[in-house]
Amino acid sequence: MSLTDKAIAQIRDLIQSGDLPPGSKLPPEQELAAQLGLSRSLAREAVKALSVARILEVRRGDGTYVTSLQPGLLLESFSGAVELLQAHPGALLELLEVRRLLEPVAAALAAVRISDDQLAELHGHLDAMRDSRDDVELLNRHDAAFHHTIVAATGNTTLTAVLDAISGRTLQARIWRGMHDSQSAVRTLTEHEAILGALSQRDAPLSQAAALLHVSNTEKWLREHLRTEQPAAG
Amino acid sequence: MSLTDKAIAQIRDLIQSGDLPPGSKLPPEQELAAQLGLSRSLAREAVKALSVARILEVRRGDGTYVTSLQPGLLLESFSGAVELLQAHPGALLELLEVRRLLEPVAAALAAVRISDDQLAELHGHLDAMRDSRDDVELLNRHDAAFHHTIVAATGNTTLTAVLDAISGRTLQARIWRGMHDSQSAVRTLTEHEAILGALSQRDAPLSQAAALLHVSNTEKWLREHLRTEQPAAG
DNA sequence: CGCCGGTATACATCACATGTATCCGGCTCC
DNA sequence: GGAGCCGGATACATGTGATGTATACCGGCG
Repeated sequence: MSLTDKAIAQIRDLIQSGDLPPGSKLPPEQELAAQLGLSRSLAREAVKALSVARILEVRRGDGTYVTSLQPGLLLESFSGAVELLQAHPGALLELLEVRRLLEPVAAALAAVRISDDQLAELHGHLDAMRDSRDDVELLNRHDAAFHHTIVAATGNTTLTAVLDAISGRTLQARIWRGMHDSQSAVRTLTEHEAILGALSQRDAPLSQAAALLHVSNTEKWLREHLRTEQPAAG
Repeated sequence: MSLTDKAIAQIRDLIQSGDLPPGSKLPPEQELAAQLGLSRSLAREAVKALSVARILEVRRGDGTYVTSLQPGLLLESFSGAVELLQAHPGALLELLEVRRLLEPVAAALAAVRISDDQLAELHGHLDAMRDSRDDVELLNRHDAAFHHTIVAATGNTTLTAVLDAISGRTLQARIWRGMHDSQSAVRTLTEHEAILGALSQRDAPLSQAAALLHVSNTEKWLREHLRTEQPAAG
């Protein structure tokens, strides 16, 4: 174990123990290095590693601070890991399976917690998707926003961050590009309408079923598509 | 955006594009720094950040390599993030809610995929828990192994890594310590028996229900316990 | 087959130069 | 006389270069 790794562990422990609460300022590089008992370069490496993980935030010319440590922030690194996971063959289908398990139950929970404002927001995204059948990029964005809003309606920021990450912007973009030509896009729209209808009635089981149907169809589409365009699945 | 951040992004892109496949060796520090167009110190910071995220692996005196990029490896950093999340008030209950949503459906999936060997392994852990009612540490370990084996029976390594992370070693240890005195430990055992019984029959809905009951009870216990020992919840 | 040294590599430190944000005093304008 | 603006001083992170140390791999020698 290198000195830098020890330094990282020390700083992490200070945060976890409460000695460095969220938002607090770390000593200057020189002092920090002295306290950790190593050179400035190594202290810099430790700080860099922690700031990439969104645990520390460096403000040039000012100082280094502990971030808010909120789930959405810390799980950004998780999102980055998922992006790289897609390079690993098979991980893509695993990822989609996790989503197939999690998103329906999240929708069910959202059904009993969603507010009228959030329902209106979902309506807005759905309308926008109908209007923008020609613009794949815009379509993709509203689709992602639609699903994000549903999960966010659970009020669970950790759950939201996890699902956002495994939904994967890159992956979704690929799917939408592939589906654009076919009639799948139309079916997807009706699936969204079914989900929104169930949520509007605050019907948890129905919401869960509609979400499961949607994700399963997406998964099925991708599974078939991966077989045909094998070479592009890098 | 600092030069180091750019360097990190560049290396990540090289990996994601397939130019640096898993297991491949990076050029020596000097060459790497030259290729990225910066000093060796900054290249070292970039490599350090990526190796902390388990994307690169440094072998001293040998060289720097891309890891296998397997889900279990990359999601170790996710696990680390979860540990720090527990410092954030409220995140603990959010985390448990995610587990309450995910673990039952994972159990249902495991019910249709679990092998006889894995069922035998579960029996082993359950027996071990019965025998070690006095040793909290051992009890905790077999409990964790029990849940891990169930999720692993789904064959989905990504799902396994995610659930392992949110189950949280630290958190579970706290719960077991708190429950040891009370009669809750006995009830927990019977809940485990119910889950294993359902899995043995390959009954997916029953397994899901049993798992939900177990996690919900754990969540309920923690929720009540957090209220009583407010000061210690740091 | 085993030891032994050379070479390549990462590890760690130090000194120095640069860019940038914050703070504070003095000045100007109202 | 007071409020607002400007500029220098200061503190800090950013980035570079040189240097020595520790470790792993490999080939030659006994």
